[in-house]
Amino acid sequence: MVVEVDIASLSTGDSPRTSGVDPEHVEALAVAQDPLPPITVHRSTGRVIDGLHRLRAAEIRGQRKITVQYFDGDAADAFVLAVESNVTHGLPLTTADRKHAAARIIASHPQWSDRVIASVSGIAPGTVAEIRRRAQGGRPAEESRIGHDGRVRPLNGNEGRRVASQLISENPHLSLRQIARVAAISPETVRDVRNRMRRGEDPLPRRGRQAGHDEPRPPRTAAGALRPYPTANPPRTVRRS
DNA sequence: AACGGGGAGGCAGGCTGTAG
DNA sequence: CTACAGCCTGCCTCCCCGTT
Repeated sequence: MVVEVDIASLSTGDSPRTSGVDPEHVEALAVAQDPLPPITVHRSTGRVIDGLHRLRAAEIRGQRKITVQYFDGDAADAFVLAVESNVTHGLPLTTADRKHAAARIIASHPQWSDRVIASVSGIAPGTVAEIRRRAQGGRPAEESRIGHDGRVRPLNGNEGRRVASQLISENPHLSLRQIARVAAISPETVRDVRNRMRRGEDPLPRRGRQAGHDEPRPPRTAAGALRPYPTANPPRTVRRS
């Protein structure tokens, strides 16, 4: 719902745009004849989330009121909305602003996946991962992340795999789902554990076994494909359609 | 330096077949 | 019809390479 409010009642702090407003952009908006689209304001604080340039343009035009769309939510979510709005339209944020914003979102929403934060802040997922690594400074990460689909995915399922492999050894006739429930992992993960055991492999994946202290990956061929490992460890069939 | 693209491997939850 | 089983789908992180 759009309402008209007094410009004097609004505050403008905590913008993701660290360099402030662009005077040329404000001027361009001010001289345009079109009515300014509504700005977005955090209801509980009166802080402008999206529309600083429009607000300044309205002031130059001599307006005392401006049309506003209110946002209900906490300050952290308001900042996320501010970043998202400034990335998707209007005057784009600088790369530095985007990275700064991503760091703040990592701090306020640590459970969000790199891709979710990347899509909000307008930088690459790899850059988000790098910012997260630096921010954590060696501290252990949270145990799981929430993705675009809203699903929670663990970062390290080793403990569940260990439990599953033990159960499979002791009770080979248990179903995947029975084991999955006890080990608190998905049936698909249990199946992978079982398949690895049937092939005589370690039930823990290579990445998980090393827990971040990776042995070097095999070098890629000129075509970009991974060379197979010298020992029998065939790549898992990736189902894609 | 930053990013896009692509491959590999891993995961949760939905889907579908089947037995009782 | 219901419960259970395994398979499928789509998303994840990590990594590397080429491009901008």
